[in-house]
Amino acid sequence: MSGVESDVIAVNNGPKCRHSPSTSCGDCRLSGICLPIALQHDEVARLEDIVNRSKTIQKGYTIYRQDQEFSAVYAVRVGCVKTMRTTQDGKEQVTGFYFPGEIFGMDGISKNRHTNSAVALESGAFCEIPFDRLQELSSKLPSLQRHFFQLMSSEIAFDQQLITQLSKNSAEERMAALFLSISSRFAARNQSGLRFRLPMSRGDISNYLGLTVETVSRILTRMQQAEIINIDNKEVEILDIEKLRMSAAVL
Amino acid sequence: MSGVESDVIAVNNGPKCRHSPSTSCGDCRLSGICLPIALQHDEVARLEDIVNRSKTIQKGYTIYRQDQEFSAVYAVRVGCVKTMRTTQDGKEQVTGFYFPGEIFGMDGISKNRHTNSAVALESGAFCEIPFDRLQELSSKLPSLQRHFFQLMSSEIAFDQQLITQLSKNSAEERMAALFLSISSRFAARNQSGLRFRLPMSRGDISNYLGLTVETVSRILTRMQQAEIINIDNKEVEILDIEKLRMSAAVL
DNA sequence: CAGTAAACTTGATACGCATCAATTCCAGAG
DNA sequence: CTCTGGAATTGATGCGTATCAAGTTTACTG
Repeated sequence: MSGVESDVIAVNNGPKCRHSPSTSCGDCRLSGICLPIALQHDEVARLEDIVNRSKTIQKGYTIYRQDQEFSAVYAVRVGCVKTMRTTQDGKEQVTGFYFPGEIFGMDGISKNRHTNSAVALESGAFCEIPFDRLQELSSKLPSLQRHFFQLMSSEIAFDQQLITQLSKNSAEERMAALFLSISSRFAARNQSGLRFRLPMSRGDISNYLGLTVETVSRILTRMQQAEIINIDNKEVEILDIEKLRMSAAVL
Repeated sequence: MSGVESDVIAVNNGPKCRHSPSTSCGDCRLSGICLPIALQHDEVARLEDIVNRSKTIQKGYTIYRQDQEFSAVYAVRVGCVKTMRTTQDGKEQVTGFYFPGEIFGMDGISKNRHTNSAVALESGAFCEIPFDRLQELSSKLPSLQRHFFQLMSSEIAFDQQLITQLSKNSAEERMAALFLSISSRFAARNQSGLRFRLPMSRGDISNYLGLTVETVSRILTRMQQAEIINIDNKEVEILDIEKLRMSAAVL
């Protein structure tokens, strides 16, 4: 409960505190991650009009479900979200982890139906951005249109990096790369990139990395023995980020 | 040379036949795949204005290179294109195969720099769509904007399917799934989905599927012995598509 | 604060695919 | 048509990670 995660503020206990944690998009401390574009004041105001800010959610709850009709994309405000898909033969694949300021749910646009489910890994809050209204507004604000093209493109690039890892890297390399990714994302929000709490379980990590929980567990102990990290349950400290970079060996 | 691939028409021998294979977007027999949207006649005309149609290319040549500045997205007209990325430590990953009517190059939008290289697997032709002009036009034609959002979203969904396969499926399941994907894409162009020529090498296939050439080769012989397919070098005949579907076991 | 189920760790064993090595096949060049 | 180098196949062996099986710790729940 100490330090890092103290900004998990709201749980889903009805409308009474629904507006308290919500600032405007313009004031939001995450806007540098979520909206790193030059919009005029009145343009931000028009965006704010359509964004449903700070809906709260409890740990383990689902934001949308695979095959459900697509109507909006989402931004994490507080907490962490995982996306996952189930294949016809019942296998589950975790396809992504999303941290505050990051956008998720864009997979659903093509078929107008979500191809993933999204689940909160921690109690937290998120923004909902109705997609039809976002499209209208994008037509009028070229920089917003460009921003969403870029967002989707970086999702593609990110997925292709994961593909490369699953295809070419060892278990240890994948784990190291995930730590580096999480670390830099904490750092981007002005939090410590060297000491943080993992919001996801070993099962989620192993699933995401195409491994088993046992393998992940073994690798974590090995990394600890090699004095690359210190890990106590979900509390991670990166002791030697250079060694970690060596272990990752990726683009 | 018989049958299936007879529509490889043009090679890169200068400007003299540069316009012969190019029809307008409105008349293009691939428009059902490339542009499955309702545009008015005058809207199609405006799109045609910006599309650089039917540039020709020879087998093995590069359309764009990783890290090169991004300026356009592309559509395959004739032939087949692979995209691939090289990691910092020199590993290569084939990230996609693109068939006539399919769009590639959208990974470059986010950083304004390509994260992949694109190489022609066969001599063929492609269209170039300058992205800045596409953005302008998208602002004016909402259905075109929506179309590109959808295209990028389906690229995301497709990549996530590959992630799932690399992470959860056996070598044989991955190979079967690739055959089914290629088969359905041939069928979408009114070509035989049961008998076709693979445009890519075993090396490309194995790299894409996260396997070695030896493993791919062994699996192909096994599938042949099981009378699921007939394969003679690159010529493939699917004998039992139901068994193939059983082998694939995916979404 | 106890009771319990889930999450995590650790160890022993098994297996799928990689690796190494040797042919064979095929396409392109002359 | 023959020559030649790359592509593909086939076989023998080894390694990395999965699987199976306990045990331990953590975190809910009442």
